[in-house]
Amino acid sequence: MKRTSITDIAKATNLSISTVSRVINGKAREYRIGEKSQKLVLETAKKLNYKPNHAAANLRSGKSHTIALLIPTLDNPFFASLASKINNDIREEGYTTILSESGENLDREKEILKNLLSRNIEGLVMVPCGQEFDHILGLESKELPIVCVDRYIDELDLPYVSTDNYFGAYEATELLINSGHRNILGIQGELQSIPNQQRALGFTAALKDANIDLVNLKGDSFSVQNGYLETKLALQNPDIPTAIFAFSNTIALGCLKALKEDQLRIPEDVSLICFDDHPFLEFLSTPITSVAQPVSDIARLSTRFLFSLINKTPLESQKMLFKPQIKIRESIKKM
Amino acid sequence: MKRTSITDIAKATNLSISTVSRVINGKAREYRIGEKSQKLVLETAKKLNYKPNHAAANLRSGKSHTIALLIPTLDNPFFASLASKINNDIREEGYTTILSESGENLDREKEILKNLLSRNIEGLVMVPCGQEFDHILGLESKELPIVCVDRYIDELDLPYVSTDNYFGAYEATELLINSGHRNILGIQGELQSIPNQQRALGFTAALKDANIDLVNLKGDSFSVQNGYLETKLALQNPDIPTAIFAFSNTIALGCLKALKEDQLRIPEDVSLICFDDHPFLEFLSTPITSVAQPVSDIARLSTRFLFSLINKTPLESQKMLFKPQIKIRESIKKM
DNA sequence: AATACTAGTTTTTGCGCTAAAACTTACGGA
DNA sequence: TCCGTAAGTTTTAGCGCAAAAACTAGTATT
Repeated sequence: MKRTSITDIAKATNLSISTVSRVINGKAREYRIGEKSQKLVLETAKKLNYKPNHAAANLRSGKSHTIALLIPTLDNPFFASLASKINNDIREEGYTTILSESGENLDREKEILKNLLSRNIEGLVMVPCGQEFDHILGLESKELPIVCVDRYIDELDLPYVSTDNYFGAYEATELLINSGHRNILGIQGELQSIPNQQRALGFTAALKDANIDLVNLKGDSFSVQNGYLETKLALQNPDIPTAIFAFSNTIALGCLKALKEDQLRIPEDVSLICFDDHPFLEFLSTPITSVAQPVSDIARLSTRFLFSLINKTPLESQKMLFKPQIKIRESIKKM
Repeated sequence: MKRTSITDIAKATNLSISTVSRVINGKAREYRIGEKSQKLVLETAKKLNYKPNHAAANLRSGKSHTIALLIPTLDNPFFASLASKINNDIREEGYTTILSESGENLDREKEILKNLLSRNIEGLVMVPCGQEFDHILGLESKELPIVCVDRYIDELDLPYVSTDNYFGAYEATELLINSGHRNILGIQGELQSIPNQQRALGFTAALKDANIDLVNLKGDSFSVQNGYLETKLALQNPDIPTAIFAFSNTIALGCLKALKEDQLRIPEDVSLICFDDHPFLEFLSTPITSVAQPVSDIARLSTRFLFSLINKTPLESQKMLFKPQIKIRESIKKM
């Protein structure tokens, strides 16, 4: 049984397909369709169980009403939370979300982007996974509204929304230093990502400003694995760090694991602070002090930027860095 | 500057659009397109920066290569993890994912489904948020491959993949009982959802089998709020439960909060067990014993079911309940 | 020499829809 | 009477593509 089209409705109602199309798209007013005709069309559509064919409308009008959301992975609670909020904003604006995860894999990101463009997406909210950008620029950039969230690409001058990662890392490190720590291990995430770089910069700047020469920065991924491994390694050194700054809560989870295995207590043996808050942090055996990103603000503003671009209303600004908030808990020992 | 179409390539190469279309879709072999023509088409496509128009192909062929994933919310880590894995499977099969969150709101679920159908999705993986199903059946059901994950709808006889929630809840409750608990508070989630109902059933069955008359089952949502509220209320009673069974880790988080506020210790004052494992549970002040669902297995099998339906290969079975695994930790006191 | 086959290609059609332009009727005013 | 205008509607065209059918040489087979 073939699906009913507006042509079928036109035939059934003895009206033209234009009229039917207009009524169904809520343009009846605009085109002064008579009350009777409107009612007739709507009733017939319901009776014939009409469902619009989005592909046809898209082909004809060039509008897909689709926005792509490209993030590294939903497995990271920060991104999951971000994705959830952004997805909701998108839905509320009447658009549909295509969700893609790059898995921190540039080739996959490229492949995904190629696919997305063939789907005529009208906007893109992305957390780029690298610093390469040919695949972004080369394609449509000037045509396609793009907003970067969390991470961005230096050379590209795209609108972006993120946390002031430098500030957050500086404050976090300072907190450790002010508590008397001198031997601090920083465990970082994806090296090419700007937030990581900014955190690394903030970390080293704080150390330098405190005249601490030892800059111990290790690691290369926002994964539990990475946190575990680097902590394990650090614990084998003769000179065990008195504090660890984990650049994400996933990394912190790895630290926790390693520390527990080696039966080191927080903060008695090792102090810990991490980037990204998480509801569970408060209830850990030692509640962990964290640098909380304002996820809701970030999500909200990024969609606002995006829809400004789409609707061609001027952007109030191009870039925004929110200040993070440090949640002081009990994982830092006063030396 | 107009986007190049296969017609442009046809003109530029002096070949017909059919030939071009075939080469671009990798059907050159099948249609015996000459080597020279193939190369020419591919080169010209690249030179003209050709990007396929998915909407046109979809309109003509009826294939959207799109699968919808409908879940309650990414804010629940169980669903986030599930979504991530399913999304990856979908991508690996060459399809694109539309992500929708119902927010446990039936009206929104209906609205979303309507939208999805107009987009000619070729498959649907859903965690339905209620027991209503007119909007599911009424629409295409027999045409559209649908797989239910985690939750399902009793009357609908759709393929589904989930955990044996009854078993998990029974075992969890039994564990509490065997540790000497008699006054157990169950805090449940969404009442209409089958997993919740099964957990409730398992909970009460275990109590009954142990000849415990007191069935104390409260709550109505898989939210932190709900866990917090019900625990708070329970603590006001003269007869405080000796153990709490939280039907999700989000609920457990609420319990944790309430317990901490009232300065009750786990497990000394109150024992706790919860459904759904989480990496952090192991590192809590008292590591929480949990009923772990095999998320990867569930995700994998659900996509396998889906693609069996799509590719019309026979399903090995319609329904599957995986056994959960209890992760024994330290949150249950021997009475 | 007629036939059959193979390789390589073209022609045609129309999917369902929307945008643009054009048309019709009725009515009120100059 | 003629015209302008508003209200309500139709006609036409074509977006880009893929499926179906058909066509053309050239080569092999009988």
